[in-house]
Amino acid sequence: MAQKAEKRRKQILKAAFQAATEKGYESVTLQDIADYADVSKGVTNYYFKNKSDVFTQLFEWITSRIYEKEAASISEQETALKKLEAYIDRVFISPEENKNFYRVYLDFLSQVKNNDSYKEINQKFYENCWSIGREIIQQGLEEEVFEVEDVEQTAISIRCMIDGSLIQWLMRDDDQLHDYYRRTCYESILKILS
Amino acid sequence: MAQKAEKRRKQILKAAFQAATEKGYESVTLQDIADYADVSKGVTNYYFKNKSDVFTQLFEWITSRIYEKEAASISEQETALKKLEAYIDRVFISPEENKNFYRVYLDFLSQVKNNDSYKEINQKFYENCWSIGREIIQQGLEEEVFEVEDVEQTAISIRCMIDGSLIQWLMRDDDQLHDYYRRTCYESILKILS
DNA sequence: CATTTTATACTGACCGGTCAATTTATTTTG
DNA sequence: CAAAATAAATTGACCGGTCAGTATAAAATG
Repeated sequence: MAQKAEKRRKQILKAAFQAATEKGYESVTLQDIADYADVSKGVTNYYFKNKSDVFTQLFEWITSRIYEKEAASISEQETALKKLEAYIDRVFISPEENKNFYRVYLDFLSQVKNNDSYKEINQKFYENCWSIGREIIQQGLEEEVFEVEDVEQTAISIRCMIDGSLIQWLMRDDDQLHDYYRRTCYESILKILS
Repeated sequence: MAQKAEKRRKQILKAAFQAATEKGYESVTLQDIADYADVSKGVTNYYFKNKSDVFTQLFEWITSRIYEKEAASISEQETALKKLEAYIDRVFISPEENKNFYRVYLDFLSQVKNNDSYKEINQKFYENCWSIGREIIQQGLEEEVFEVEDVEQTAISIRCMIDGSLIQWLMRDDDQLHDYYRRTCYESILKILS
């Protein structure tokens, strides 16, 4: 029963994500979400307090899922350099996935100023990203392959570079450039780490 | 006469900018713009085709103004290093200005996917930014203070770092961190250039 | 049959855009 | 130059439409 409710919740969140991907955060209506989830409008209001509640939970779900996948992909590697490579490969997963995720993520970012819950969720996401950066840097220092003065600052820089690269790629809207930006991002981070 | 019309147009654009700063792109109404401009609701539609037209022109105005100021600030300097410093100082001009501009800019970025005019305007802005980067890099190569393999790629990286840093700073919403992110961004770019 | 879940109908608020009416500025005319 | 005529600019009420949220009805469940 509770499982079925959880399934419905996920179904609605996925529908909201799909709707946001195609229509953009602000113009998604409750009807859109219901349509994508193949249910009626009443269902969304039954499982969620309101529209804002849907998107808050969606934002939380997306960011934690992203972090988990990133963390998983670096834990499979042994050396710092391999971990960094796996991290960037995971971040630049594919044009389609990056487009879907980053479009919605950008929508959320542009809403952070109006919504303290979003701000908090994003802060948590940042902290998770920085912790990945720190882990890679520290291991690289132990292996003596990186030369970094301030670990914290460098971890922050790495995420700036990643987000900046993905956003610029997204804005240029050219799938062919995906690989170019992945390499550019990777090489820049390598320089920052040396 | 045409001058007076131009003045009104600017007045409405400024009002739209102010409204977008405080309420966010999507939730700005024609009434908001009229209120901030201290005119009645009909005026906006008298000087602009529609709401979307207002924002297209606003986006164009903002991005070209930003580029001009950045270009002006580096042209005042002689050496590559001084130019880079002036560039970053200009980009991180002040917490207040950065907040106002980047909030609205982020709103626009999140709309690029739905609006080809926005995409084009932003593309032009990027090209301007890259040209600033190229100029600094090339001079640094001549002065032999930088060591760069691919000028184009490095110019792109520089802007990724700048935008990534400013967005991350903006999301953390802490004026005290403004100087920290300015330094972090500057130092990372220096590493990328060496 | 009682409770939970889903579907449908409805309401009130809001918004973009229109437009007739009014005010203000400019030009024409005697 | 002053009065009349014309044009430009401004106003705000209004309309068609949309949407979030609610209320209520219907169906499924156990």
